[in-house]
Amino acid sequence: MIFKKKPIVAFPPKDFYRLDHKMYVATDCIILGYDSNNLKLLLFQRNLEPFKGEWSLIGTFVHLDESLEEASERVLEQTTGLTNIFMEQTFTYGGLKRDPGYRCVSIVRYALIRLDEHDTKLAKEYHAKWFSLDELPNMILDHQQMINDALEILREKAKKQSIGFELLPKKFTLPQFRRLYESIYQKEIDPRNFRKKVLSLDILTKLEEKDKSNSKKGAFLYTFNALKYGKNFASKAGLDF
Amino acid sequence: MIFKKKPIVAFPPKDFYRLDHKMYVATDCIILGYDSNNLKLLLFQRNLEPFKGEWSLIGTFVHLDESLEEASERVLEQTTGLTNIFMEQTFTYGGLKRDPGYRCVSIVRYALIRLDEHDTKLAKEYHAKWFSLDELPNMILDHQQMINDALEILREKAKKQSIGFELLPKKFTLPQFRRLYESIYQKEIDPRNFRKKVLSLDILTKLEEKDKSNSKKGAFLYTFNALKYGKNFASKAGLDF
DNA sequence: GCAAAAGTGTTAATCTTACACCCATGT
DNA sequence: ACATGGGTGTAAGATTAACACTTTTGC
Repeated sequence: MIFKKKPIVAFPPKDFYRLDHKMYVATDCIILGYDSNNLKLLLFQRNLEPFKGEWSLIGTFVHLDESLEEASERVLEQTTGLTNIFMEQTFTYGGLKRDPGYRCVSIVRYALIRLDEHDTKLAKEYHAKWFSLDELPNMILDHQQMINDALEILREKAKKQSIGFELLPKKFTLPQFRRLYESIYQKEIDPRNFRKKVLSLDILTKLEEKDKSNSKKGAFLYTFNALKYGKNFASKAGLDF
Repeated sequence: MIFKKKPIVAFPPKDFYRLDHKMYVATDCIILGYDSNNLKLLLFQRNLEPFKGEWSLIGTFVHLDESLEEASERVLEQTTGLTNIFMEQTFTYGGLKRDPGYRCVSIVRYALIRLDEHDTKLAKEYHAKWFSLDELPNMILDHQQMINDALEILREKAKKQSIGFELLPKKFTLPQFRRLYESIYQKEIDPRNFRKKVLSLDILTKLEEKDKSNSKKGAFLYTFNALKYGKNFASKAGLDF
């Protein structure tokens, strides 16, 4: 066993390329979407042992001929039909007993998708269901932990990066945008302060149209200005509330 | 190949536990210490092929009977003699071609150590050398990228968490503390503003002693107050400059 | 006595927070 | 006409940024 009892001066040690160190490498995918003023998560009900019938993130083994990114993008496309989606790595989970019976390391990435664009037929085929974050079912293994960690990273990201671009539909209202942030931070945000801060970032284009699905008066629709977006973020204060 | 051509409705797919997906899992260790007003990194010169003579982070394969954390702590102890050190995972690198000839995924963790406490004999045995961040040599594979990513995460952490506790000697001066932050952020920090902010966190104990190694007048030594430290961080503003 | 680093306070600017009323519309 | 959510402005408080001089001491 290398390095185990006393220092081995050789670097790398002689048994560096031992075959019996190989293990399973998986990737699990945290698919987040925003709908009805709630941040939602796509979970899958397993229809095979082990853990048949229980809820789980969807994952896959990483193939020898694909990168980690390709593996998780493959999962995302197979379950939502979407490609070219923002995804970001969170952590890698490799506890000795995280999976019973065999040793498996899992790299987690989360994806932010526009719910109105994904293929709902695929979700059905996979026995998948969207859950609000506050009513998640029990999940197998360490999947709840993976989700908690990812949400923490997402909250940090949301402070600096807007997030709305990835999660909101192309056209959206400011109240909608605000409720997205409320559901990410799990707290109320003053509407006036939110407006002020978002508009001061100068990343939105106001449209003529109104969306009246949420009120009689209707709220003006906006789009992200792709040019200003990105440019105007590094410098400014961000969206911390 | 699973999920490759068209969706497979079964979840998990039938070939979920195929053996030929196994691969090498390694961990690479970014060992950071602070000395002479510089943040430094411990690198190793390989004395075996491949890449003999080139500089590299130190890593190891993760054994089947140890967790990811245990593996990187094993490396850290073997090369510095230190245990119970702060370490944090950054990212996992799993590109198809990151290592020539065989497929290997590597989980990176960084460690913050007190340079005055580590075992320098071990470092010599391992052909290791401390480098200032601004004079790093060329490194093998994607190790430079790993370091860049880790430093970015470290900077974020430093804004909220002080970092000094892990990197400074038990007794230290405020100018020393400030220069640590200057070397992390790679910019000058106003001494008056730094003092004000650090002292307002109320995590330090001022000692009677002075350290005169850096000036004739001498600077008062401080220690971290372990009780207040930790408690006083969540609430307050942190150390962003 | 002088060079070199340590120590100390104030002010202006910016950002954050809290807060209350009118508007437009569908029913 | 009224209920509902959309839209707007201001003032107090907190935080950050900029800035210059005195102190101590080894040489």
